[in-house]
Amino acid sequence: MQTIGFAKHDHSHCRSEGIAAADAYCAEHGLQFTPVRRRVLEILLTEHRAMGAYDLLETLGAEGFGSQPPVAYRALEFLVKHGFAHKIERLNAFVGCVHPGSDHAPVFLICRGCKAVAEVQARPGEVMLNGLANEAGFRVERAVVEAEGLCPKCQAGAEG
Amino acid sequence: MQTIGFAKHDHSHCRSEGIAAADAYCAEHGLQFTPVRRRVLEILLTEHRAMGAYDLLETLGAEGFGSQPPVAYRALEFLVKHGFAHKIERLNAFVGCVHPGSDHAPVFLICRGCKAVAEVQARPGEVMLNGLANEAGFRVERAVVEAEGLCPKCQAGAEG
DNA sequence: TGCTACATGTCATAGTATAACGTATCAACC
DNA sequence: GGTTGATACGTTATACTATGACATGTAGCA
Repeated sequence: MQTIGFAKHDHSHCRSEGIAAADAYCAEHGLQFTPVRRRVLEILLTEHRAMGAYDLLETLGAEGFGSQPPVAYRALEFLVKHGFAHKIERLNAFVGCVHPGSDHAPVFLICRGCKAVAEVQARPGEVMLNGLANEAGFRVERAVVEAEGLCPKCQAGAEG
Repeated sequence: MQTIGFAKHDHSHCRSEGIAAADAYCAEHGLQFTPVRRRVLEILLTEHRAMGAYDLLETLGAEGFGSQPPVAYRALEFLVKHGFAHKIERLNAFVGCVHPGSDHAPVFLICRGCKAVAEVQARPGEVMLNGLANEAGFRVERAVVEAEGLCPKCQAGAEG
C-alpha cells in the first residue's frame, strides 16, 4: 500500500520511469512500443491528469500523427491492456500508470475541485472485495474502484 | 453486509418494495414522484438489469411519454440523486436500487457472461477506502466500486 | 517472392449525454 | 381571481465518447 497521491514529486522522474518500464516490458514480451503508443504514454505521464481520448488526439494530430479517433483509442487500448495506463470510468478519461507491469489493484482518488487523479494501491481492498463477492458466489476478475472527493489542497481552499 | 446477489427471489416483491420505499421517501421529503420517474423506476426494478438511457427511452416513448433523451436522463438523474437507482459507470447504464433511502455504499458485481448486475452492501469496504484515502489526505465523498467477473451460473456454464 | 501478422490512417457511423428554449402545472401570495 | 415563482416536461439541436470497416505500409519468415 503506497501512495504518490497528492504529494509533490518530480514529474520528469515519474515520466521517465514509466516510459522506461514500458520499454522494458515490451522488449521482454515482444510487444511493439511504437511511436504513437510511446507518445500517448508520454503525454499521459507528463500531464499527470485524466485526459479524454479527444484531448490526446489534438496533440497527436498537431504532431503529425493521425487525427482520427481510432488512432487515440487504439494506442490507449494497448496501454491499458498492458497496464501502462488506466481508464477512469467515472470520467471517461485515461491516466498514465507510474508502476506498470506489476500486477496491481489500483484505486483512484478523483478530486472534484481540481480534477486531479491520484492512484493508490490497495491489496487489502482486493481481499475485502473478494469477501463480499464470495458470499454471492461471484468470481471477481477485475475491479474498478474510484473515489470522488476533495484533495488536501482543495479542502484547504474550500474551508479557508 | 447483505446480498440478494445472484440468488433467486421474488421479482414482483422487490419491485413493489422499491416503489413503495421511493413513494414514502418522496412523500416525506416533499419530492415529486411523477409518472415518468415512477415508470422509469418500475422498469428498472422489473427488468432487474443494467439498462441504458436509450433502452428506457424506447419503452417510455411507446407508452406516451416523451421520446427524447432528456426525458430519460432527467428521470434517471432524479432517481440516482435520491438513491432510488444507481449508475454503473463501467456499462454506462443504470439499475434500480432495492433498498433506497438508507445511506448506503453499494458495490456492484457485473457478470461478463450474462450481463447480470448484483448490488451488495459494503460497510467494511468504506472503511478500507477511507483508510487508503486518509493516507493521501483525501476526503472521500462518494465511491464507485464495480467488480467484473463471472456469476455462479456462468461459472458453471463456462466450466461444464 | 509471396505470405502472414500487425500497426497505422481514414471515412463513416454508433452510442452516450447535455444545452437551451418553450410550455404546463401547481402552490403561495396579493 | 390574478400574479408570481418554482418545478417538471417535451422538443430541437448539438456535443462528447467510441467503434466498424477498409486501405496502406512495414517487418518477419517460409
